[in-house]
Amino acid sequence: MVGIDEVARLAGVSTATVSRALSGNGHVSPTTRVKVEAAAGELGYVVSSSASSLASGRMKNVGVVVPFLGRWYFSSVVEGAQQSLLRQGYDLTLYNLTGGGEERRSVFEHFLLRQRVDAVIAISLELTESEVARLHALGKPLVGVGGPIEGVRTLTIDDVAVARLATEHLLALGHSRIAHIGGNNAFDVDFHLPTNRRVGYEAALEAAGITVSPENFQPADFTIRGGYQAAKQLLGRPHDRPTAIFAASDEMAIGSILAARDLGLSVPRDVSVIGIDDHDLADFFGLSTVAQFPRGLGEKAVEILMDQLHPGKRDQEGLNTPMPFELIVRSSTARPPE
Amino acid sequence: MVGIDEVARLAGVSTATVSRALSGNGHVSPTTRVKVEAAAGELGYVVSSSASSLASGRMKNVGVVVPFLGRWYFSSVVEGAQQSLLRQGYDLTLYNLTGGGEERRSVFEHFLLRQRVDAVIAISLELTESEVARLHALGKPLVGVGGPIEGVRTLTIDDVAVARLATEHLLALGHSRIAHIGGNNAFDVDFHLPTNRRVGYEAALEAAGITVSPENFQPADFTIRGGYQAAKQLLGRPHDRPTAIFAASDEMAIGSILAARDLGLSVPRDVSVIGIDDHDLADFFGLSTVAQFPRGLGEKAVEILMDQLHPGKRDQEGLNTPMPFELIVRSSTARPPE
DNA sequence: ATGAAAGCGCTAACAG
DNA sequence: CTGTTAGCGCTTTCAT
Repeated sequence: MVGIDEVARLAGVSTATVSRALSGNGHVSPTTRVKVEAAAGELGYVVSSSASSLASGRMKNVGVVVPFLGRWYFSSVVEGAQQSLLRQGYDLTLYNLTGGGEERRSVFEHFLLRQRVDAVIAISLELTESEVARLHALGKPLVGVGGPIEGVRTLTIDDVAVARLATEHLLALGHSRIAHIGGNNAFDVDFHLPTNRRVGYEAALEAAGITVSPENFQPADFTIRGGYQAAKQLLGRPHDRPTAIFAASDEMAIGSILAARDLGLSVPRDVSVIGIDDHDLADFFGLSTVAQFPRGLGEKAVEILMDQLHPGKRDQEGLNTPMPFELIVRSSTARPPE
Repeated sequence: MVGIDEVARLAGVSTATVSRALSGNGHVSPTTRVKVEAAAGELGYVVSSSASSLASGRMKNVGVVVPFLGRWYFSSVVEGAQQSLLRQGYDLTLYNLTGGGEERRSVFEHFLLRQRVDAVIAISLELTESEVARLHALGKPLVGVGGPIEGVRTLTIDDVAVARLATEHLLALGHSRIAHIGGNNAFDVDFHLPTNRRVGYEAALEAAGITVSPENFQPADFTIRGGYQAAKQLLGRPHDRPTAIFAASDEMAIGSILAARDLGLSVPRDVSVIGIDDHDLADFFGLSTVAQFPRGLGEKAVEILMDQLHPGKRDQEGLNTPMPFELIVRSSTARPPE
């Protein structure tokens, strides 16, 4: 391993100058900067991150905590964050909590505390007070993606508004028997996302003067299979079959489309379907949906952290930054049958 | 931040003893170990990873390089690796190369070299000689998942055998007009996986005395949409329509099932479909497939690295470890129509 | 703009 | 089994 002193010797300057030239901290004349860079390149020098971190207190690394990795939404947020971080020279240390409770504890009580990360991004996790307190005590910037957390900088989508937008699209097409496939309680722990979406759905119906009927609601687990089963219930009714389904995720919406087909119903002629996400598969299934841009969430989260880590730029858009969403109409929604 | 010396003072021992007690390296009497642990717990002490790394040369961190994250296979391998690493007290630093060439260069020439990781796992990446050389020069253990790499410890699935197994299943059911949806050239760069699967398919046919016909092959891009389009070609032919399709991935197989439906064909009555992966969705679609266990790959990769990092245990199963696969028969395959 | 030198917080010989 | 001590390789005042 070639060290900083060898570079200094080759360039004919002190190690301090090499450090300044390569890190960009402190002033170095253009001439020496070039000399140093040449020397470093020639020797294939790369700073030792541990030495650099120990001396400076900066890790050039951010921790990203996710509840799952296999789901499209999460991997997209991570991809977005990763790409932004790489460009800034930062590493991304991943903590996937799929395993369960014990894992979560060890991540928060041990891994995140050993001064390995400069900041952390928590995706769709409702952090406990003590988890937040630990991180704050270390002075580590923290941004939450996916829901408001007490006293934490967050990026959120207005789930109520998203659900209302989707429902209003159906309403505008002339539907009135609109069913909703929402999340079951297991998914309500973090940020009550299913609840919020249901609230938006109901608000839209009420604003249109339509009575919300409990039999037009089915809970599911956010998967294609779950959506399929829920839709079978909804569409299998002998009378008053809904003419439209609003599913709280694209995967459940796709399940609904498949269920409709299996019941001999045509989408969108007999039944319209709309989801939320703009999942990879949405386009293939011609699914109308409300897009939320997860890669953008990851990128924005990094941007906020960088502002906090290197202050001096503009800043503070308030504690909570609302993120954009957008109705995308494809071929799964149309006017209801006569 | 409480440091090791405060713990030492509280416990009434030297910092060296605290280090030994907490890290498990070196002998400490049970009594003092308990005292030290109590002191550390009371003060909420957690080692500074940079100081520890600088002094010891160990990072307790492994780098995982993936070409994509959104695909089921990759995120599953990463999940498996992550879980094993967490249990060993290791962090996982993720390098997602989705961005393209420039990103790959910076990861290999800069990120992986700054002494941040003890080892690296490369998933489905055909590393160049210089990439391997750089890592080896640092003395970093490296394991490749998904294909053999010159001089590198790897974990591979015998793609030829997997494809043969799938094809033989179809053959055993009595099919003879068996089409194959393989990968297009873009996917052949890393490990020639599409080629190998095609070779296995052709070998099985030939062994059964069936002539391989080029019109029974369609390339696609490993997605549901790609499989759908390819299957439409294959199944849309006026005569000699294949009675079975073997797709090189479950996603393409699912696309084939959807295509068959849209063409008014019933699966498996009119056409049988088999894939490779045992994707999350395979069960829902009743897809017969050859399972490869990606979480297991991730876990095994970590196991191998740990053996290399902490020698003394058993070891060396040869440079290349073949991984298991298994035929799973569901409802998408049956005897061909009369 | 550059150099000298004092650590950053911990680990690993080496003694005892 | 435990303490003493010398660094690990870099960054950062403080001078100049």
